[in-house]
Order: sequence, then structure tokens, then C-alpha cells
Amino acid sequence: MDKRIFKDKAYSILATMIKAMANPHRLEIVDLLGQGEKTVEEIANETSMSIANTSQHLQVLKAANLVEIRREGNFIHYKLAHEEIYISWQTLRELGLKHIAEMERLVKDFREKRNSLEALRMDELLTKMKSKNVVVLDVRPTSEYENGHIPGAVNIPIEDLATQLRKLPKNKEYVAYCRGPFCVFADDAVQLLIQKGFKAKRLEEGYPDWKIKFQTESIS
Amino acid sequence: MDKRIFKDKAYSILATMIKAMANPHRLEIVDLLGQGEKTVEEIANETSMSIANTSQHLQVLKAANLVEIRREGNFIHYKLAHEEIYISWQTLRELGLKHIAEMERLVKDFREKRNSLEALRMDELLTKMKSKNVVVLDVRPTSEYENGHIPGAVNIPIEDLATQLRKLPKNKEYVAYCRGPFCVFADDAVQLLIQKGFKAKRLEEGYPDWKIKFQTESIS
DNA sequence: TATCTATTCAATTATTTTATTGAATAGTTG
DNA sequence: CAACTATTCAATAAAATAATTGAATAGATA
Repeated sequence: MDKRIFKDKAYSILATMIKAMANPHRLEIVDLLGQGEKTVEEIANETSMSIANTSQHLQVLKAANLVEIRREGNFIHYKLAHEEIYISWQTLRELGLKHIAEMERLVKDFREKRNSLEALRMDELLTKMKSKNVVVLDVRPTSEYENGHIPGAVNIPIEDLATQLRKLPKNKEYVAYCRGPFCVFADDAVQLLIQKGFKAKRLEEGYPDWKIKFQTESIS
Repeated sequence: MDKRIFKDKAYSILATMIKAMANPHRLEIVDLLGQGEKTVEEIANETSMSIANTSQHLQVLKAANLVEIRREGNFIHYKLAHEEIYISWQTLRELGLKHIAEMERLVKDFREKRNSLEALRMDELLTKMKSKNVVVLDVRPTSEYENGHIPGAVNIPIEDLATQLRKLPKNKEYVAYCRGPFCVFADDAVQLLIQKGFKAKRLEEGYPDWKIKFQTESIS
């Protein structure tokens, strides 16, 4: 085979795969599926898209072998085909967060309004966790928490947090985490906690990042 | 700011960046620029594209802040804006090489014809290099070698290899490397070396991968 | 200043991508 | 088996992407 043809094919195959990711809705779907499998309807609700449009985008991801399906009755559950797909997304996400000025501004503006700008990185949280005075809050839906979480974290889904607040001691430091840097549950949690007089910060990253970094598959 | 608007903007910003990569020609350009800066004409020649088309694609990369320029007389030198951009490309490339069956077939077919299918990974080469009986050949152009290379590697650009062959001892093992997995210089080198009775394999990865993995900035 | 060189720009056309709509399908439930 | 549910499919129109061509520009040289 000619060298040029080889190269054209190699880069085309990769470009096809990357094109399947290169869409805001599909990035959000990949990010969401980092939490585990979801049905089409769940994905549509989480991403504020129509069912039909969600399905079309899922077909694109499936055609690129980025997601796999499992049928269960009428429901079709989609999940990422490999963990490396989330890692690629993570790499691209970090590239954007680090180098695109517009991205930095966007996140800063959003978090400043919620007092969640001063976020902890994973290493800092790990250090803090040894000091015993910190409570790690997983504010994702319980199903996602059960699917894996940071060891020692307490699950209070964001919609239950307001009612659960009075059970929480005020002499602790709280660190809230959720799905990832673009997940707003942790920002909402920090806003609420600080408003009520608690000391709280968010974790910059989400559970999938923790899992990849420490590979402590704690489903306990 | 509304949560949905925040998310839409965040994922859109990233999708815009990823779209700038999601094209076979632009991937080849990013891959090439991993070797260091190149002029528009050099890039056009290496990628078999017209100057105008190359320029257009470079504008796309520049608009996405993936590349930077340096003017020198009539020439404009393009380079990657950050090392993380190459790392992102590397991550996506490995994802494709590992999980796309068509990609595996393509590489296998191409290398089988050149006896270069049995490639060494970087760790294996590192081990072999300690045994002293191996010669590491950098078959890239000399300018790229001078810009950084594997410590101890000998530079014989692929077009000089045929004439330099008789100076090489036959009792050594040869490992040829070049720009990356899709660079064919190393495959050509292995084909030639084996044809002439040498023991030779290619390194799977290229110099940028070595540099990132070991960060031994040897420009000596 | 005129000419040359490297690169960019603008206009055009063909192709691909995307969202919307409503119909079709596969599987379940009464 | 009729009705229902979750999902996919097909058709359409609008928007974005890509390659080609030739003209325009910025800087160097004669």
C-alpha cells in the first residue's frame, strides 16, 4: 500500500472517531455516561434535549463505537464502551480548562455567584481527609453513589440537602463533590451550606476522576 | 446565570476546540508539529496538500488556539501552542489504536509488507538499551533529531540509510524510530535493514512520546 | 521602486452536520 | 390482541465544513 494512502486512512479513521465527540451535546452525554449507564430518557432529561434528538446523537456515538447498549424490556441502557473514552474526554476537558481563557471566565463567573470558586483538587482533599475534621458529601443521585463513590463519603442528593441540613454538625468542614467540573450539584451544595453558616468547598473534579486517579473501586 | 446556559456554554467551548482537531488533515498537522515548528510550505509538503488548503487548516487550528505562529522574514513558522495539545492527540490516537478494529487491520497490513509488524514498546526498548548490544536509529530528518532525540540514538535520515548501511556492524540489533506510530520512516528503515541481513525492529511510538514519558530533554 | 516569495484571503461549490417533526418499530401490559 | 411505552427511523431544511481557484498582502531582494 502506498504511504500516502496509509496515512490518509489512519488519520481519517481517527478523525471520524473524534468527530463523533466533537459536538456539545455528545460531549455532555459522554461526560454523563462517566457516572454509569443511563437510558435514553434519562440522558434526554439530564441534557434538556428531545428524546428523538438524544437518540440521534446516541446513534452517532454508537456508530463510532464510543458507547454500547444493553436492552432491558422497553428500555435501552447506554454506557461508555471503554474507560479510555472517559479518560480521553478528561484529557480534552483539562486542556480546555487550562488553556481557553473563555472557559476560565465562564467557570469563574458561575462559581463566584455560588461561593464555590475556591475549589479543592483531589490531592488536597486526600490530605484533608486524614485530618478527620472533614466531611465528604456526595451530592449526586443515590443510584450513582451506589455505583461507586469516594471512600467515606456521605450521600445526600442535592435535592435532599436542604431538609437534611439541620442534622449536620457545624463544627466540621464540608467538601461536596458530584459528577465533574461542569456538574452544578456541588456548586449548589456549597452555596446552600455557606448560606446556612457551614464551612464548605467543592471538589474541582468528579467521582470518575477520583476513580481513575486512585482506582479504589469502592462499591461498599 | 442559569445552570443550563452554563453547561451549554461549557460543552460548546470544548466542542469548538475538539472540532478544530476533528479532521484528518488537521490531525496530521498536529501530529507533525509534535516534532517542532514548521513553515506552511513544509507542512504542505509533508502532508501532500496544496499551500492554500494547508493555510486554511492552519487558520482553523490557530483560531482554536491550538497552534501559535512566529514570523521570520517571508516565512511563518507554526508550532503547537502547548505540550498538552500533543498529549491530547496522543490519548486519542491510543484510544483509536486500541479499540478500532479497522485501525488495527490497517496498521497490520501496512507493516506486514515491511517486516515491521513486530514493534517494540518504549519500556521494552529501555530494557534492551541497557544490554549494550542494541543500536537505536533515529531515521527522522536531521533538524528534528537536533531538536531532541532519544539519548544515545544515532541519526541516519531515512533517505541516507541505504548509502550508510555498509558502515553498520551486522552483529548488533537495530531499533529504528521516527515521528510516531503513523510515521513510515521507521517501517521503511526496518524493511531495508532486514532485506540487507540486519536484525531490526521499529519502535511503536515516536520521539514525542518518549519525551513525554521520560522528560529527558536531551538536545546534546 | 519594481519584482519576487511565502502566505493569506475571498468567492464558489459540494458535502456534511444538525434539529425538528411525525411515523414506525420492538417489547410490555391489560 | 389491543393499547401503551421507549426508542428509532426517515424526511426535511438550515447551517457549517471543506477543497479549489485565483487574487491580495506582507516582507525581502535587486
